[in-house]
Amino acid sequence: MYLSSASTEKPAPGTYPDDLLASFAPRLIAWQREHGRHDLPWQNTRDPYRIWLSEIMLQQTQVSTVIPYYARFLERFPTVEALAAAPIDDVMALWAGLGYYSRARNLYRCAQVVAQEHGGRFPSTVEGLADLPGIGRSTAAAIASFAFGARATILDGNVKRVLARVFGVEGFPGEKRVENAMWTLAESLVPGADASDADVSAYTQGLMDLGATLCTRGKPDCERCPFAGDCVAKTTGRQRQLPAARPKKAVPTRRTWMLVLLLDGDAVMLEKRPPMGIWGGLWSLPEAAGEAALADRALMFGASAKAAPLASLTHTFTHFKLDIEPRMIELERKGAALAANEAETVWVSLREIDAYGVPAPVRKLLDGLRGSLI
DNA sequence: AAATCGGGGCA
DNA sequence: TGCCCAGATTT
Repeated sequence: MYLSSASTEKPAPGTYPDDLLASFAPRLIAWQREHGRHDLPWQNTRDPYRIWLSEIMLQQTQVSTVIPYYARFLERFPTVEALAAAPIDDVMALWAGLGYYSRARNLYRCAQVVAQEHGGRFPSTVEGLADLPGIGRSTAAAIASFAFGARATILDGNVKRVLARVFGVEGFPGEKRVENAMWTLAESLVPGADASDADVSAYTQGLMDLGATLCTRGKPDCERCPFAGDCVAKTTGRQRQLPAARPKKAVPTRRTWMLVLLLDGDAVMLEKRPPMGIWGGLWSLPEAAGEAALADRALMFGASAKAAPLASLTHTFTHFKLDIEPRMIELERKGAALAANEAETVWVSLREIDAYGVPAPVRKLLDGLRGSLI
């Protein structure tokens, strides 16, 4: 069974044991049928719309969280045409709570492209699917294999972990060279032309289930794993070393100046941030790239007093550290302060900050300020 | 606090 | 074509 491969490219001969390469798919399929998941709401269908919807939701969220959202979406939008015809506000409302809203917008755009440019039918090839908004190579392969029986491989974070461990793939999978090698390996493992559509589905689902239920990041359950006897990580005790961690990189530090306009010792001015970029759409303190620029902004708000420094704080993002230099000006009387300003601003009592979406470090700063005023 | 994640967008 | 990002959760 499955001795032939769907891919044209293969790992260099001798890189991995031939018997493991050849037996991987049938063993995974057998394991999936016996121990994998079979009753998830998006299984047991070949409707590409349902499969697509589940895959997009699962890109970013755990199964248990997705289930109720998935049910509500299907009830409100039973078909891709229904989704495409809905006002985007309805879509965003149903998505609310799942986070990653740019992906909800891509979901909607994708539905419109499918409805308007593909006659309401999803493309059946990986390439066609991957051209759609929000669908990359891995998600395209998931949809193509589940809905159309395509012999295409997924390669998400779970699969990278499984391959790195079982085959002993060295190097950080986020690195292009390593990722390419994994794609080649993954494609060479896909069941061949003699596999049925059901085999293909079980294989793809098996990759997902193995990574999600046994070959987890923290404490893999190697005793139950069908590949324990061959797994490089297991046989060498390197489960924690594979896959290799992202190389440590010194994160750059950026610095920003924030203006605390304190009115009558109670309210501060917040400014709505632009929808894109850091803290998009949240309410934050007026900001500037330097001391002088901040003073200019204060003048525009009608505050001419000298700004007093507050304790600086740093906030760590994935890609950089942000050093925040707060400067405070205390004002009395409302009215005049808002005059010359066109940005979207609001005065908020320090006691009511929690009612606004405020970035965590700014909230911390304002909480500290409130504490010091009592 | 640190690590993680698939796709989009830009150099 | 490849690198880095935003935004959110998990460990």
